[in-house]
Amino acid sequence: MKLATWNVNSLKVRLPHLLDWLTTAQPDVVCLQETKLEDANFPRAEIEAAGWRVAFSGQKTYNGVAVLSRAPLADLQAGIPGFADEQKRVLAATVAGTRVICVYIPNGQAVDSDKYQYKLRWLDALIAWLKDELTRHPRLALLGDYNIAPADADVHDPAAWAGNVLVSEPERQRFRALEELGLRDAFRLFPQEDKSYSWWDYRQGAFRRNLGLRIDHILLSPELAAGCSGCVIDKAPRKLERPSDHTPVIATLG
DNA sequence: ATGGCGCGCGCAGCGCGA
Repeated sequence: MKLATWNVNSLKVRLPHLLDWLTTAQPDVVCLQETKLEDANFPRAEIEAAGWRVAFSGQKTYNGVAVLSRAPLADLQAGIPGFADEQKRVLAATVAGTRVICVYIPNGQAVDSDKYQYKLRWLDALIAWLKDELTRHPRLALLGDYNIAPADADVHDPAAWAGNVLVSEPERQRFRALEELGLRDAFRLFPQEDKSYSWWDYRQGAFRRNLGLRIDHILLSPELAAGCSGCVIDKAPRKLERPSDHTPVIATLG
């Protein structure tokens, strides 16, 4: 089974890329972030016509998450239970006995901003929920745009980024707290090329120059990590006309 | 040189992302 995550930066604009990529990459479950669509406008018919089950939780202009699956989706949960949040950033579903949690973690904007404090509170709520969720679901995967580069190896210029949002120590401490729940960074279970990233700024030819960050992740519970046979970043969609600034990440189970 | 690109909204130019 192939699990994937992709921040599409507007599903309306990226739907043709998504449909092509589903055909070529052949994932079984896909978590999408930044759909930027109200549920009434979600392109359900087009995606179902391609043979997918789909669940979504969206809003106008910002945020928005969705889960696509070849197999039926059960036990849908939008948002973090008990954490009041108008922003549509979480959607969980059970697929073939695996709990799949799609997250669009807040960006934080700047470390001295209210949005950064929101990001840290949000992460604390996520960690508390997952600690509980893991007791019910030993087969659990947390996929999404984390907006955290967990280590300097995930940053093209660590000195320039030092202390900035996405790399700051409090954010990395939360990432480690997720790992301390037993979750494993699927990408780092395997040898990888140096300077592997999942996001590049649209400006200044950043993709061509590989000035990127690795901020999109797949974390796996111990049981899933034990059966994981590979994890790759798929740069192909980033090379197309009008790409998302993020690339898909794919983990293979079994 | 604090913008540079791309998106949504909506019809000009701003907020936001990372």
